[in-house]
Amino acid sequence: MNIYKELKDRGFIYQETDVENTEKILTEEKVTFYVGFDPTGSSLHVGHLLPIMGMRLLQQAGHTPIVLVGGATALVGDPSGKSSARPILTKENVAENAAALKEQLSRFISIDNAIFVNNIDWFEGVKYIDFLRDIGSKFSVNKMLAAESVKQRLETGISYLEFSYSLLQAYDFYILNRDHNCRMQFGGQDQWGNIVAGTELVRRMNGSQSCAMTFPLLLNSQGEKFGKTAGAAVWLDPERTSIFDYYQFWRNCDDADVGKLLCYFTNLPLAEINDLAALEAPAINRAKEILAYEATKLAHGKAEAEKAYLAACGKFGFADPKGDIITSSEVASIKSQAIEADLPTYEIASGELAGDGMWIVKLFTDCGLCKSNGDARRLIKGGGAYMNDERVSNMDQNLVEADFVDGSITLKAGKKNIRKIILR
RNA sequence: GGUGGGCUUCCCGAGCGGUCAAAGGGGGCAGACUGUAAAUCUGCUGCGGUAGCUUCGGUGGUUCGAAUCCACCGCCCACCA
Repeated sequence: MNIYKELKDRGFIYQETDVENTEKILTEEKVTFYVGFDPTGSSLHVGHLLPIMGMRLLQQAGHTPIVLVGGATALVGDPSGKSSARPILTKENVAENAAALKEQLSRFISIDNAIFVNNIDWFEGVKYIDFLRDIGSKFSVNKMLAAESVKQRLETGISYLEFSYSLLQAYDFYILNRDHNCRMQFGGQDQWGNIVAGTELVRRMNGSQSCAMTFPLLLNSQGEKFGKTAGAAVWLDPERTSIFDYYQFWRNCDDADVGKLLCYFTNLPLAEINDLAALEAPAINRAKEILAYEATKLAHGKAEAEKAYLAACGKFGFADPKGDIITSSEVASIKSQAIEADLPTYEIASGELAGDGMWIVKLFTDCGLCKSNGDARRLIKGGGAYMNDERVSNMDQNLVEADFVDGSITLKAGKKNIRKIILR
């Protein structure tokens, strides 16, 4: 397999620093490469997934990934992106987040064949004057000002702190090149300026050639940033985004995006993806099922993916019950038999029903289906609230124990947001 | 440091001292239609078991009454130094 071609055909390559040699290096040698992650949260979300899938492909092709956790750079904040300042993280925070990151990454890449580093380890000992002399002297402000990410911020303003960010990221690459013979860097397309600064610094400091590539910024066909639903991120942590909802996120993608998403987020061969993406009318839904199943399997494992698939199909129907559509996905071997399982649940104690019972509006809020009582009330008024698949019309109603047939109730906000309320 | 401009609800942005929980747009949510899609149309979009309550960078003040006026502070932008 030609890994370079694979990456290219699947759409992973946005820009590359060394168009002539990258393919040669990737196909003829085994290299060590790195991708940086900001440890700003305790969980990754699907917005992080594209570089992870890229790493995965590279690792499977025999290259060695370095996962760099930006414990130091997170304290500075990359200017490319948001204008608001990032919250300052404590060292403990970063350590926790880094551990969580590693855990989640382990589902996508083999951590035994990967190197984990935290740039706080080398930045901590750096002396400012030394840094200025050794590293700062290698940078031309003229050039930095010309960088696209800086240019944009020049209009609205950029602090020196943020302006320096590319030096820090470049320094990372230099260290990794020196200590781990890391020769490639990958990152999001917004990282281009920082990444180029890195390859240049490596050349000047270590006298060695390095190269880099950026991944495209994922937008859905609407031109919106990918990875959010209901304005909130879709997390890999099942505590934050239930596996069912994770599955549903993929399942509900836009028709126009299925092919692209299959390329990025599944291992299915390209030829098959092209066929799936070309499916017409309702059959395209099978492609979405396959996407959702495969993506969920990667993030949460086969058993959970199967459960989510069957639970979702149980609710909404199977797109291809007879199995007419050919796929190499394991989903094909799952019997089209709906199971009532793995809906996101919420438990309440029977004590909460004491007295007058529990106000239905409050229950909608408590279980997370609505943001506030007002939100829940509006939902009911608008006819979007369901209890056991019947529209809730009376927002004053109180639920008592007798309402819990078999100890549970199913609430829905709209057709798709389900929560099973279990009485205990 | 000086001068000028700005800081409004998730975002952009309008806001005469009362009729402002605050126009309009975007986004989001829900309903109808569908294919658990898109497009379209409709409703909703601060909190509150609806009496009220808390918002317009912050703090004080003027006033019966302030997002709107004044003072100070903070932050951002532009030009000058």
